[in-house]
Amino acid sequence: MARTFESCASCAIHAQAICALCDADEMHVLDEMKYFRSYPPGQTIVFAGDRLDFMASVVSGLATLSQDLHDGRRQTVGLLQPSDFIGRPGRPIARYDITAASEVLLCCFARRPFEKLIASTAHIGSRLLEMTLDELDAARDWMLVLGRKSAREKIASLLLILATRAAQNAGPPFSADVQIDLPLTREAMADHLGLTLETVSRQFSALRHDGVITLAGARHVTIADMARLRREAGDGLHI
Amino acid sequence: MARTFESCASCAIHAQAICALCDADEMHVLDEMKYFRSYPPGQTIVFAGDRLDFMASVVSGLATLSQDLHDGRRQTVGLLQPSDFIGRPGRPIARYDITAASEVLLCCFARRPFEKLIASTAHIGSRLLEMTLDELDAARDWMLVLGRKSAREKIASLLLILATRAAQNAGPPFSADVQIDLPLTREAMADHLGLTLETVSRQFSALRHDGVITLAGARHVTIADMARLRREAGDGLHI
DNA sequence: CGTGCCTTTGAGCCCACTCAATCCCAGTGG
DNA sequence: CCACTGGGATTGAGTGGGCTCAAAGGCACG
Repeated sequence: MARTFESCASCAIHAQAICALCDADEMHVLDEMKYFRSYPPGQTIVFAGDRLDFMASVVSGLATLSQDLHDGRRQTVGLLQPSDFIGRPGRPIARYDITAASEVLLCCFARRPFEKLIASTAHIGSRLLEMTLDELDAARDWMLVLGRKSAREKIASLLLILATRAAQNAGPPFSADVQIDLPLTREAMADHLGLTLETVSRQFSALRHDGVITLAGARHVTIADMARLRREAGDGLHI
Repeated sequence: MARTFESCASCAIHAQAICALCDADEMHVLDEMKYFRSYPPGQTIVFAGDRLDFMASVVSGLATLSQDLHDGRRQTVGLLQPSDFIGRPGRPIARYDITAASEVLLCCFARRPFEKLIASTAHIGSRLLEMTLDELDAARDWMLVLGRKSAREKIASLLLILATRAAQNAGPPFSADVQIDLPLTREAMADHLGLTLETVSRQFSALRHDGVITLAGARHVTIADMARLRREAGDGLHI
């Protein structure tokens, strides 16, 4: 990836990332201390309970945050998308597994110096608080999905979130139909939705049969009518 | 409540609250600006979408944070217990309903001046970040309960959390059996667990029948064997 | 042309839901 | 003192959505 040598000046995620509020001087400091890492799909970035000696922003790709019961049941508790932040000041031990779902590129900072920076740079500390509050809202919104929605509504909710991000990245044209390349296997989606992979597969088939989505292969989804998808998802998603 | 005139010096929640890191001068400022409010059980403190012109710490009682679908399905996304904080800097509009489950006493601060204080007082800002990170972990832990646990495990998980807090408040003696006075109706528990009230009631009966708990009336629970309860809850609760 | 992973589809079962009746208990008023 | 009321809790009977177990299909890779 040529991006490894990219400088902060041309960074695609800057506007939403931890450094969004930083001024030129602060950006310069970050530019100097950052380094990149990439992970292939399926690779674990950290295991829950392990030490995490860096903090990072997701630059590209998708990673999952997940938790396991001893008998193997697994729940994904968050999706890490570009600009999302990994790591917490004062807490070097990871609470959840972090796994690359697709090829993931991280913009990393060594823990110690970055913790000092958080303490000394108000722009970083307050952006971190802001991002954490957003994550908390997202987690709480997802609790409604997990606790109260049917399998069909769950699938539609996930598609709606992914489609919304895809449409934003595709730019304002907001063209007719939205296309998504699913970065998740049926099993990974099931783990995020609190379902089994068979149920996920069946609901995809049902949504296709009912004309809500079109499938090209298992992973490429086209949504002709976003309003319809929104209705299928039920309300409660603050997007 | 005589507590209305209490000063910060004798506050029971100080050590865990938003003001935990403050020095004497900072405490003096807070002492001057705080005021108390109380709410009877069942009363709504804020409705989602409404303006919330104060921020507050829960001093005593239990409040719920919840979200509704248009058809009436409801999910409680958080329990507010003593020392928990209400309100977010820069976000005067409430995202969730906040409802008093039992008699609730709040220690309030007017929004504007408190926002300034957060920005200017590092001790408050960093404590808020710390508390928000804890809430995020709690929310994510609860996602595992909602998405992957059986009804019986869900009930045991809730009891475990309430019992742990009760045991802490009861002090170190850590005596034989732990007693809880449930501040929630069967329906409120169902809304927190993603179940129906009938299922909650049935699982209480089953746990009593199997000797895991003893019931005195519907709301008073005794737990003889915490280890047993912990096993019933399954793992995944970082308590 | 295997091999392995992911996905789809089928058949049957079970846990939690729905609908409904009853119980309990505190409060209120005759 | 009792009757009545109403909210909460319990229990029963029956249903169904999502799970389990199982088989087969698609597709990329060596």
